Amino acid sequence: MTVEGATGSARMVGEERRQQILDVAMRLFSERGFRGATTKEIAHAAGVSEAMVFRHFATKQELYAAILDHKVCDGDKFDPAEMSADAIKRKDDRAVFESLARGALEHHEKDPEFQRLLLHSALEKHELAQMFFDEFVRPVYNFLSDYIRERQRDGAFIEIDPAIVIRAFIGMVMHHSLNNNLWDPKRRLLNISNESAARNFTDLLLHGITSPTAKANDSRNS
Amino acid sequence: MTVEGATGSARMVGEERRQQILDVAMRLFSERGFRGATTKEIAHAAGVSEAMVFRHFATKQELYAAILDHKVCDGDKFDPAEMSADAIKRKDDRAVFESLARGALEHHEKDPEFQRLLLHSALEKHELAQMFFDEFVRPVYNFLSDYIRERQRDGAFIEIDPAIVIRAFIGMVMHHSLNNNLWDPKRRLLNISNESAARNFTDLLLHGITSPTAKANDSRNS
DNA sequence: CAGCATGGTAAGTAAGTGCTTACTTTATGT
DNA sequence: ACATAAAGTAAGCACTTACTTACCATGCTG
Repeated sequence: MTVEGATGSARMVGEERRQQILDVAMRLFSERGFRGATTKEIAHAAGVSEAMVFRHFATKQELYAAILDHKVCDGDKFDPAEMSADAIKRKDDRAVFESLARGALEHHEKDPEFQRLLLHSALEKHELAQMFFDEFVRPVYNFLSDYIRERQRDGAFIEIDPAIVIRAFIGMVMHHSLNNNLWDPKRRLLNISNESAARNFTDLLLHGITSPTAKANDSRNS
Repeated sequence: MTVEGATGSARMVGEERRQQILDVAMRLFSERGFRGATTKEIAHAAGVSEAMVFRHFATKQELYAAILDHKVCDGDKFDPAEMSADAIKRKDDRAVFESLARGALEHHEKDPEFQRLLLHSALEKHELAQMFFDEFVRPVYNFLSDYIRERQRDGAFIEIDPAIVIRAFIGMVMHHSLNNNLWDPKRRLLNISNESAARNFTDLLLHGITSPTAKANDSRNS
């Protein structure tokens, strides 16, 4: 009677089943998107009838929202500001950027559903994608922006719009995750550990790739 | 009798109507994805009955494939290798990377459908997303890889896996496009021209953000 | 043990979905 | 002028979709 890989078809108390449906739905939504994952599939994968899904969530939209909400608001969200707090106090540029990159890379590796879910919701123009952007991405820009400006006043960083630096750095990191999770999961183009990636991206940002000797002959900046 | 904004409801010769359906479908697929765009909508938006869609394309899949195929294979695809050919001969690093970035940014700005279409197809694990990756992204990696290795032999670039450099640079550019097209179309976090973005990303890659004076005190590399 | 709240289901419904069929209109070459 | 092929349509087919309804079953408590 038990359905394939369903973790439980035995009777559960409400909150338990609700969470299980949520977990299963999370997986399916991330794989197939909102329209692609049907309520029937979700129910079946959870080992219950479709009606149970609608007992716990009035509509499919509500289930979807509950998932995004859960992922965005709860979840072991790595808080960059907190994570690299002491690196910032020590003004250890390398540690600030590297810990940030490593945190993000590890988070996306451990939970690749998250990135897919987010992309799907952004493509579908779901409001919660915007919410994620406002409540999670913006703060990172603000907090990193402050740090960069401070280091510019210290004379440690060149004069450049901090937002550009942040866009570039987050670009390296997110694009790398996107490659690993979406385009090149076999890592055929580039196969390196998260540590190595974080270190190299940080190096690139802080030093660039032009060699010191060549740079001495280049009088373009400053 | 004419349907809303449909560009033509007058009778057309086959190839003409086929192309129009393709254009319309392209727009709808990029907006809603494969599952989200219905054949009825596509037909209606093209100002014809649904049956006409299926006269020109046997199945919805075939229509979808025709579009991706058209976008990936035909289309004014900017060929990076060709575009920056003389910059490479001159070994003008700045020009090589900057022209590449500008080309990509302008391409994505002029045709934002493309990026959405590609993302949708990648999320849906459509084979043509993989095809695009193999036939378009890989060559860029290969050709840039060669150039970087050459410049490393020249002593102009530091010793680093070229693939990492490319991943980082493409990351900056693609992530910036993604922000402009998907996450932050209002450009609230960063609002700069393509030229400025290309120049700054290239600067960052070649020079980094650490100031020259601070760099003199840093003995980590070389 | 009666009563009843709760976890659960089978079997619907109306509104789509991709796709087909049987048919009508229109241009065009001989 | 008129046969013919191609452009076009209305209406449906078989199936799926999100969502409902009406009904069981199981435990727990007075």
